[in-house]
Amino acid sequence: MARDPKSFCSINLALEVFGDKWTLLIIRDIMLGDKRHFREILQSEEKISTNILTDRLNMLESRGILTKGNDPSHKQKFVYSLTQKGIDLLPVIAAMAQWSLKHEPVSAISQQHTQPIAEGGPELIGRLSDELATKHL
Amino acid sequence: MARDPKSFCSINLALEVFGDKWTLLIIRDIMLGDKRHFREILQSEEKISTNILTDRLNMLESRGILTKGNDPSHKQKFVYSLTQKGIDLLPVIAAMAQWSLKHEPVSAISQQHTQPIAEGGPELIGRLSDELATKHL
DNA sequence: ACAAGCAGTTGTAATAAACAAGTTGTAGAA
DNA sequence: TTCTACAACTTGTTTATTACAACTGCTTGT
Repeated sequence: MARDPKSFCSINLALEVFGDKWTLLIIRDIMLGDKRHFREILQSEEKISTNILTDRLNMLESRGILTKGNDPSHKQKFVYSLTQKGIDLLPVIAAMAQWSLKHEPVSAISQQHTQPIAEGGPELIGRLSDELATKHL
Repeated sequence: MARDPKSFCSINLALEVFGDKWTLLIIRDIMLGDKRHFREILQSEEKISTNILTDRLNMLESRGILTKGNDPSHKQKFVYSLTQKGIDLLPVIAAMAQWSLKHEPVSAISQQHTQPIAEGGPELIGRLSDELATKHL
């Protein structure tokens, strides 16, 4: 699954993990939308398909960005949790949100969701990270 | 070239612009490597191919992230410059570098290049943005 | 018993990328 | 002035990746 990288540049290594159209949307759903199950992520407005979601969840698990645990309420259900490596993607998400809010036609709903994170500064990011850590780790 | 987005979520809109394996490497080269010509970007260690570079440069120009100007020293040479929209990607690059430096096997050379940007904090980003503005705008 | 919900699989089509070669024009040296 | 290297592409072919839709097999709650 993880082939050898084109280079060991920090930017390239990051892109080899989440440099595609779907991976960070999944992280966003888990991180900001508090979605923890396959079906919940599937229902997001971008309409990711099941095989891509399966593929990316497995990839993210194999790279140590999230973990997959059993849901006691349903034997065929899994709970996806972020690792610290996954939680540490919050600043990346925040920076991307900030850029889009300035330069792209972000919807009012998304603006409400992401503006605080984008403009909250390092302290807010720190607080949210701590919250995520108690929830997920 | 730019199809209608899957959603108007800020994260998704960003991904539709630079959510691929190559685009941000080009931005990195222009921004941090001070590469301004086609051939210079082509020579980076990731060995992007000419058709992809052409495609991405045109896409980035059409989206207002960079501009293409004539090089007075050579009539068939173009100089690629960042716009403000392009310069504003610096925090995204910095966040990605910070994540990789913490979690991925970044080479010593890349570490030297990106650690200052990743850990310099908002003031350094501000200063670098100003530098880029005088160089490119 | 059965419909609804669960994660995941399979097959096929569409898209993107890699690779090799060619194009058109420029610049500088012999 | 012709030769060579270089500039940014462009084209065509092959390969790899991704997307979409339909379908599995298992598990719940009614």
